Amino acid sequence: MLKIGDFSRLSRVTVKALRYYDEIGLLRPAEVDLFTGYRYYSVSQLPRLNRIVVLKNLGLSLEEIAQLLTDNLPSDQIRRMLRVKQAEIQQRVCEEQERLLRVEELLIRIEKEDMMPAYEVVIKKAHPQMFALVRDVLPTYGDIGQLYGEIFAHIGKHGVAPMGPPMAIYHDAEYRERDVDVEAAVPVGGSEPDAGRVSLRELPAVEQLACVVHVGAFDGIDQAYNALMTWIETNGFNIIGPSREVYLQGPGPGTDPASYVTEVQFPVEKA
Amino acid sequence: MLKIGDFSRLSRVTVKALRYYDEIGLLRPAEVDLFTGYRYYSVSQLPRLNRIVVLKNLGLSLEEIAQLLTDNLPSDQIRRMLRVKQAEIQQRVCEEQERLLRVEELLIRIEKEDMMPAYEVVIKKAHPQMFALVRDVLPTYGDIGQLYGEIFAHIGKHGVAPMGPPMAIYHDAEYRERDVDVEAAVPVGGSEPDAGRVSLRELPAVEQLACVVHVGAFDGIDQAYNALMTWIETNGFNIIGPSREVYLQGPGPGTDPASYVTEVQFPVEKA
DNA sequence: ATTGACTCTCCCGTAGCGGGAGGGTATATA
DNA sequence: TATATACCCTCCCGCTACGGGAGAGTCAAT
Repeated sequence: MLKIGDFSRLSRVTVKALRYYDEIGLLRPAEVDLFTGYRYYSVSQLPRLNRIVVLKNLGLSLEEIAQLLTDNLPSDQIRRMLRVKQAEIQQRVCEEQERLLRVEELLIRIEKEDMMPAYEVVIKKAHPQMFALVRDVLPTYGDIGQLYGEIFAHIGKHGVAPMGPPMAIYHDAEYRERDVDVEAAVPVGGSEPDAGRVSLRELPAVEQLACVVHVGAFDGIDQAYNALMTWIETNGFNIIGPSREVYLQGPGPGTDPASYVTEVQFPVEKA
Repeated sequence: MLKIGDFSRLSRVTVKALRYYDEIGLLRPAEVDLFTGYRYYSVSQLPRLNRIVVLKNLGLSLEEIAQLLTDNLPSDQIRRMLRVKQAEIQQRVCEEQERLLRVEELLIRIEKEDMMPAYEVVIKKAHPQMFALVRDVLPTYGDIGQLYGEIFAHIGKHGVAPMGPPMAIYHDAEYRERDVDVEAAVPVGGSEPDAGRVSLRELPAVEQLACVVHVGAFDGIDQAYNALMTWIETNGFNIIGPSREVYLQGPGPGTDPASYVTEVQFPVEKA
């Protein structure tokens, strides 16, 4: 019979761990002194402990190990558990490699800009949502305000409040300075009728929206577009729909253009 | 100003996480109502939160993220941190792939034997240790007991107790039935003189010892050798010294051969 | 005024121990 | 036989990054 320290030296497992294995029932000492509480182990418990150590190094949790070490566990069940574990590890390897690529990409961006990149790209999902919309071809970007004027007048007439920040959808495939095909959209509850140029439609869900948030006046927003499109390209995505801008903090009474907050979104899919 | 729920929906970060980030000082709300404790966030805090999310997905801890997001952190320090992280991830990828190989190997062994393997191989390190030794070529394995008799008689005469279980070193390069070149060894403190056939030597440290534990009589120990040598081969190690047997529970008064516990060891190195 | 949807703070739990406090024990030596 | 010291015991807290839930307070609309 060995005291816990001896067994620890013999097995290269810490005393703390041995006590913990005792506590969770994974490896009970061969004998415990009822009065002193001293744990006494037998050398014949070494094989079990070695198995525990080996399985732990394979990445199994102590609970899984306890299951695996159940007496007379049929070998096909053991195989099943190990194959599940194998898949898990494979999964983790893939994730870590993915991460590695992203870290490398970030490092390259930092090298180029010599600072933390100003824009972080986030992939989101858009749920289906009712919108009040007006689409038109406008001479300049600045004229979009009029469209929102129409929409707010319309839904205000019906005593309905918007359910979120206004959005714009840019239907031009390329960037243009003039004659912009744009659709102004305001999320609503869904009970108002169409009227005039204001239509009511549910925009479908979008599985993957690549988004960046731009803080500041609109004349700096091309940097956000640049960053977003560069990211989409270097990360192997394709743009599959018109871009959107969500005016989280837009023009209004007493708001300074420097405090505008706009989210730029592109529907994408993995190439 | 957004309430925490709104900010949560906007950012796709759970309320719990936002509160936690507040608690650890990673992302403080723009405003907190002193009386109600309500947190109010500004949309302009989105970029910071997005950065947090992105860096978290890269595998950084929240503490590391907090450091990275310190204002005006010089870009070379950022680069350094990221490179360290890169190395960590690389390390983890290697470990996981290693694990994957070992799981596969274990699965193969289970397929072959249709059960959990009886022997687990553990790599240990041996520290330098004084031994009392007798080496001889014996007609059969059974005769080794005499050598221990000599050793115990010698050290007993000097009133010294062994410091651990007895060991045998097998100097034959191959297995042989007769005329075995074996060295019996008993660990001692180091203050006894040589005498007759009993020599006193410090055995040097061994960096890597591949070990299996065999429970039962000695006539089943060849299975332990088989398992160990197979493992050494399939795991890309080479044997670089004579094998040892440590008699953790050996012959003695009132011990049944079925309860013998022997550890078989081979000094190895990675091929 | 009420309702319902939010929000707050606390507390517990997670996996696998490590560190340490406070107190009892085995064992060899003087 | 007394003591020194090396061990051993049982709590309890800490770690990460929150999730779950209790119990109580708040906001906004009807």
